[in-house]
Amino acid sequence: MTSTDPGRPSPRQTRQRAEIRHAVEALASFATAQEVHDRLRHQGSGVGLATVYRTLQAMAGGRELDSIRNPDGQIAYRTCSPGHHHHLICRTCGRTEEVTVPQLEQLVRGMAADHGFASIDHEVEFFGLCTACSTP
Amino acid sequence: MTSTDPGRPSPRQTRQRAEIRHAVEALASFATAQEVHDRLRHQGSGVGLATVYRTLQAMAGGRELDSIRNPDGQIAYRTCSPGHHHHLICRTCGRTEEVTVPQLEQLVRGMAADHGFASIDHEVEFFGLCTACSTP
DNA sequence: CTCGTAGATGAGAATGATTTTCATGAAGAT
DNA sequence: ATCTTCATGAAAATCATTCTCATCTACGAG
Repeated sequence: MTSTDPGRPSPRQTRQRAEIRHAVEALASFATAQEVHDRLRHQGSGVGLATVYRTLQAMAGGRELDSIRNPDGQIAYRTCSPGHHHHLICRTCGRTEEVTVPQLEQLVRGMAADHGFASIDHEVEFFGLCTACSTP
Repeated sequence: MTSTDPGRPSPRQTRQRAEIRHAVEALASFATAQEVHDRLRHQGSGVGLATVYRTLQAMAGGRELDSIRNPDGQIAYRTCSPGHHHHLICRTCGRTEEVTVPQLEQLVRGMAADHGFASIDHEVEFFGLCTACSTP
């Protein structure tokens, strides 16, 4: 053990990690580990599925990615800007937009306090229809 | 085909359906199909797991129950009052409270409109710590 | 530059929740 | 009482995700 900082697991730089990072950054919307894996395979990469799962999970843990659960219960990832925000996701085309709703945060805190709840964790994602998909 | 109303699948009244309904109604908080099944088994019921899954799903579809996805990704059910509302769930003891936040609805509609989104579906659940669990 | 080692990878097995299959049982109408 | 149809249960099938473990490799020490 040469590291002096016990809090950092030291992420090692590998080819597959770079490939995965690239693939996710190229995505316009949230994608599951399976989808990222498929994309990489089609591009000729031989990255293993387990590695994709591990890497995405690690990146989400390190806050490099945001992870949400889609309506089917699967975990989907996406690069996103830092700071607290939520997402508007089109349930038809998958288009995603980041939204910041300061009032929402206040509202949630107040409501929680009224009911004696603390440390509220709200991973709020909104699924709906974007303009393009709602106007036939 | 004797039915004149094609929109109703006609739910048949059975012993196991009644048992399941009872079990869910007795719950203080959200419970997964597995948990409901365990509870029934301990009570001496011989209801099958598949039946519990099917029945809970059907009841949720018929709006007799609310279903959410817990942080582990499993589907949990609970009886609840009619009308639109959200839940405050203690991540330690599982205690659940229904909350109505009219301002939230307005906020969401407004935010969605600003971004050109419609038909926003927000199944917002808040996980936090209730009073009992946050004060040691 | 060469080693050594801890961490990373990949193939496939394992897990675990949920769904499906299919033969049998029982509601509810006639 | 009978018949048709939906419901049930046990077990198999799915499917996403995680784990195992043998092998590989990034990268710091020498």
